[in-house]
Amino acid sequence: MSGTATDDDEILDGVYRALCNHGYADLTMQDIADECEKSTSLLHYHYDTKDDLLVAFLDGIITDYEQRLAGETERPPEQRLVTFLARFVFEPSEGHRESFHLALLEMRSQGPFDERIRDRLERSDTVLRETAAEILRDGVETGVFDPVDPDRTAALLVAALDGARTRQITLGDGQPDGSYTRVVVEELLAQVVDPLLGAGVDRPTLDTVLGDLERDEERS
Amino acid sequence: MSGTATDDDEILDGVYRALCNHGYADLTMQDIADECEKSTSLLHYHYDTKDDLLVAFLDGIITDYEQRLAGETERPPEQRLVTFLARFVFEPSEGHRESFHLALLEMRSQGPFDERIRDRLERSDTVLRETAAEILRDGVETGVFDPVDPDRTAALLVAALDGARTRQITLGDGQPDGSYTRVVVEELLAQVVDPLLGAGVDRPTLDTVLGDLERDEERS
Amino acid sequence: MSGTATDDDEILDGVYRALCNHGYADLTMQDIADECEKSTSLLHYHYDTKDDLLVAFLDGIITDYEQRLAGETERPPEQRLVTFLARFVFEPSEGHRESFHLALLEMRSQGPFDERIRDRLERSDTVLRETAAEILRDGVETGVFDPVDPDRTAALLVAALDGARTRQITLGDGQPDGSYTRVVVEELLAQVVDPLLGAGVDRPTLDTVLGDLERDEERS
Amino acid sequence: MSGTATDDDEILDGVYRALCNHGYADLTMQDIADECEKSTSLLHYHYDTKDDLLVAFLDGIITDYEQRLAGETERPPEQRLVTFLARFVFEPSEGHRESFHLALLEMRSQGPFDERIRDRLERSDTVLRETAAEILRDGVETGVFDPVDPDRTAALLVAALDGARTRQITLGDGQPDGSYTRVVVEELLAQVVDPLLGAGVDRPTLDTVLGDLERDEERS
DNA sequence: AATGAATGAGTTTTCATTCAT
DNA sequence: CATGAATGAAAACTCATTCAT
Repeated sequence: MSGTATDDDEILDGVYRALCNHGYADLTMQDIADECEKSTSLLHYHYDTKDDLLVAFLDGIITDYEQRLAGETERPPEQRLVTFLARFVFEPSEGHRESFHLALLEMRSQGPFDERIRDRLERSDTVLRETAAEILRDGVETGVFDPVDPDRTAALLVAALDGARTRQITLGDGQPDGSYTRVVVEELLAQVVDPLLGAGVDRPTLDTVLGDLERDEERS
Repeated sequence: MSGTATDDDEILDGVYRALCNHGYADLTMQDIADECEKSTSLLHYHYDTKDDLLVAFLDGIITDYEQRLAGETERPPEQRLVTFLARFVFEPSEGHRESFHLALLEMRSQGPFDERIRDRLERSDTVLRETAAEILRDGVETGVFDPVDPDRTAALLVAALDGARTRQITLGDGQPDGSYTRVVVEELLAQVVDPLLGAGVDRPTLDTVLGDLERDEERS
Repeated sequence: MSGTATDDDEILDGVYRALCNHGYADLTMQDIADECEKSTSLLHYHYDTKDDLLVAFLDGIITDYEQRLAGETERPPEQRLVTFLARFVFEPSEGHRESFHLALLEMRSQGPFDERIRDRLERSDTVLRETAAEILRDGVETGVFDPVDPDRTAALLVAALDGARTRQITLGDGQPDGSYTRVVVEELLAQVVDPLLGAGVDRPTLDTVLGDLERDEERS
Repeated sequence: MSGTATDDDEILDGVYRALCNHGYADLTMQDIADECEKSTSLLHYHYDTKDDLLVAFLDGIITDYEQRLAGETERPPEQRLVTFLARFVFEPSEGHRESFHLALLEMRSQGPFDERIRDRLERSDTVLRETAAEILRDGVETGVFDPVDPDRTAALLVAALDGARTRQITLGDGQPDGSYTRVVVEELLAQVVDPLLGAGVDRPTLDTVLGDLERDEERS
């Protein structure tokens, strides 16, 4: 089912760009073929059906995402938590990243009608939510955070982050001071995270962490 | 372009049901026609294009929504705020309402590609966010709430509500203790709203308000 | 099948205008209804089918035409012949008359596929050709014209007139000196009619006759 | 947009036959597909829209026609003129050719409503008229023809030929002695061309030329 | 490995016509 | 008389998919 790694990658890149430019509902195999400058026949040679291709695309981006979340277990909880939140901040000007989230959102709305898509989305969600809960649990256990229900607080955080992203994507930037995602993350830090910090615990500022993330990205 | 109110309503009801059963991406005029037991020709007789019909549908539900939000300005802010939050709570079992929100979500993801849809969504969003900000501003002015930036807190609340709804819709009910929306609203009340309340101010419980809302709905 | 004379007339006028504005191939009942500001239902009330309506329209204009051709039998053949030719001259600027001939042409091209239309067109053609032949026969018998075969010469005249009209309608006015119809009629007079005139016979000039026709039209 | 010459040709042949059998006004993509035994999808694969296909068809036949008109410049003017006229003669029995001219006539009546069709028709007309004028000009210069205005006489000839063809097509064969086109061409030769011939110039007879044309056609 | 040709099933849309009022 | 509502049949066009090469 999969040919040269390069070929597949070019095709999945095509899916990405096509999704950004046309949206899920209007996405055709031809759109994808155009974006990667191949023929639709070739797409079918690599992936039996359109659905297969879309699922493979989802798998790809989700795996990417999981890999980025992992491997940070050594740092202190309060730092990991801020990083977790900071990852969701993006500027409306970053048309690139915005489109990507939009593509994901569209696939999400398709989940209920496509079992295989739904499976991937659920896995992705589980990872996300458990990562947050895990950080909180860690913090509570080590006394960095006041005792809270990690699952419920994780639910709140993830919901707010997700909602902020969705709104910023679908509604554009109507915010006066900064992007929607930034405002929400700042408020989450001030109104939810800070009251949680144990006595004498200091968390890194959002800007510090954002700077770190940016530097990491540039290196890869 | 619009005939009897009743006629149009039957058609828009058909759109509603068709959206719930098929989703936006796969919605055909035939699906809608089937749901309202009319011919596709008739749909085109009343609405020139599919897009026209969908836009009319959006207009309808948004107007409905706005009317429901209005007319509550007399009650005290803390009560209005809880009601505002409570409106977003629903159980996964309510397949009906869930499907509807899903359909809306799909239309939202279509926004960036359809100007007319985008316009409606933006108007709807503005109303929602300003309603929340308005309640908060009221409360701050009357001393019911501690001084906060109403716009930023409204952004947080709306994002969390929206995200909770989206996740509950797209991911099904994986929650151990109650629906995702309920968990998030409860946490918002506990972690965001309660710290906001001025000394001596009591807010109604979520269950009380949910009961009230249910009673209201049954009456109409 | 026919209501008030006035109603029918308004409808047939609508057919005329619709035909001019949309062409036969794209003509819809709605186009006609729009032009006469009535409903399509009313059209069907007066004429059972679209075809019926079109046939009635053809009948109307053909009858008009025949009436104009008749009643000139008393004048001398050479005068009648020039008048016959002159009737075909029109300026490209007369958008009105041009459209009308176009409408007729379109119905003509539909003849082979519609028996009832074909019948009308054939009757109209017979009248036209026999009128020309009759004039020529008259002239030959009275010695005004040299002996020619009236039928064959009539065929030539009618073909040239018809062709000129068609070309002027469908191709617009690319002619350097005057309209296409005028050029052809002038050449017919010079190259076909004049060599036919018996010794000492004078025919009226084209301009004289055109002036007469114009005056006649204004009176009605 | 164009594949193998053969493929496209089969489709354009289908257009030809479909036009003959159904006429322009009632022509559907399905009709064309049936005639060339392909699917409508394939037609759309090769030509984006019905209009594109029709325009390509027009382009094809006009180019054919132009090529046939060219390459005869070496022969003497009186012979070329008779050939020019003879090309318009056809028998009503040739249902085939008749239908084709009918189809063309229908497209002509569509010209005023379709810019791209109009463009092609105008080009075709220009070629035709200038070919006739060119022959006449040649003959006048070399003394084969008496001095006449080549443009005006060309207009007369073309109009008569066109009209004859149109009438024969749309009205069927009501002629007693031979086809309408033959009668008109014969009369044009006798009444217009012969008086034009310089002293001592002989022109070929119509039958001779018709025989030649027929032989040419069989060879290809 | 890659493509152009080909298609069937389906989609939106059009339109003459009918019918209840 | 006159109309708006309603529809069935058919139109152009789309698109995922297949297949020969």
